[in-house]
Amino acid sequence: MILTRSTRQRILSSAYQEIHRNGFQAASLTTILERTGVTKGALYHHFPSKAALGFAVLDEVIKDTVVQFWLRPLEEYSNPIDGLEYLIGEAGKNISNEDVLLGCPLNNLCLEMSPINDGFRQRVNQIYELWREAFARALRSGQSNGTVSRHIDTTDCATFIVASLAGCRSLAKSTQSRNVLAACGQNLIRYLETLRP
Amino acid sequence: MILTRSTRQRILSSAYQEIHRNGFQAASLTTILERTGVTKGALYHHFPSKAALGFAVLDEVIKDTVVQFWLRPLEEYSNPIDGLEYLIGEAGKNISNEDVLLGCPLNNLCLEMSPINDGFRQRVNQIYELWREAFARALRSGQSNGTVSRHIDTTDCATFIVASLAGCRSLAKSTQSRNVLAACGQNLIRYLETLRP
DNA sequence: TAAAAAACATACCGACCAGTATGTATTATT
DNA sequence: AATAATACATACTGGTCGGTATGTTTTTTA
Repeated sequence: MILTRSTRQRILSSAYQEIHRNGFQAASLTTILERTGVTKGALYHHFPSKAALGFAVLDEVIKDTVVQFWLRPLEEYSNPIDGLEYLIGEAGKNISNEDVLLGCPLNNLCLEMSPINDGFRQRVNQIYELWREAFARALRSGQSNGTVSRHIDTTDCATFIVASLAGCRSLAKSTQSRNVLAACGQNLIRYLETLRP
Repeated sequence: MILTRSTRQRILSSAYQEIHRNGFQAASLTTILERTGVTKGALYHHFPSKAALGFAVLDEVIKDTVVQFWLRPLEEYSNPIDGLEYLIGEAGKNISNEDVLLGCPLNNLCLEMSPINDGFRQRVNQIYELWREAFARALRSGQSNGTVSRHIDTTDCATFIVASLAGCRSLAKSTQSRNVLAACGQNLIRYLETLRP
């Protein structure tokens, strides 16, 4: 009975932390390895390059987090506006101090890597699209059951909600303040209220 | 009569471009110098370190841009909501293709540098505070002359508006799309409408 | 149990980078 | 005109980094 995760998983989670703290380019493979006890030979056995490691962090760590904390919970709500408002409140409560300081890992990678590596940009954008489409789907289903106004463009609204969430975390990161995060969340909720019928 | 800008100014504007494209850490001093014809001796005569150059780009280039495109124009409006909605529309129209791809230079530096260099974080945050306070001031003055609802927290609203602007540029950067920028802007305007009396 | 493949481990390399040491023009000052 | 200070220019350095070459151990397969 083995409790240790696979070497690959340990590299991934250490890489996620290092990238979250330092960004992808400044992330040091040596540091990632030091914090796992894994050697460079093992790393390059599992990943052909540093970029491939970054891609795997996006596809296997960051994407899963978004799905787990936002997309799946929202599916439970028949009223998507109630759902979103609840999830925004929860996100503000549950976020760790460190994660306030480090910001949104997806947006961090988006801003750092999009202009200089199209592989990163496409993977980041794919996750953002997943996010936006899930919100848009929820809003459409809300339109069907009468909990969301029929006069809104669900795609554009979903995009704006995701954008605002990213922006709120940016301001919270700059100010190093949960209060700013909460204040931003409250005003995003104010916007959401305009989407009711 | 000399038309060439000072060496210091040429370094600053080349550094701004390089940092906007590559981020601060990945910005290469050699590249900055190659694009100006200036040598390393001159660079280190004007700036004691790479960090000091980055600080100067924030304090002397990026801050001025924010003041010029957002803060000063808004002062012309007695109705801040009208003013903001107009400026959001203008921003979407006037932004260059390259600037859509590169995103907001202030937010780029915020996300990259805040957790790893407190000097950067403080300077970025100082500009964000300038921005938020100018918006808050405009909203308060709107409350005084009856163009803005008295039931809102002007500080929190201003913070949310700045956050959303940053987030909109993030999504536009990820999708490489002006349309996304415009759609986000339209929904930010939808939020602004809730602030009228 | 022998062979083959997967999973590591170690030592090293070339490239790039910020920063410096040391020089020389150029301009300002007295 | 002599001096001093500012404004550059060139060559170099130490350190870090991603990546590789080569070897060994462990597991799987036949």
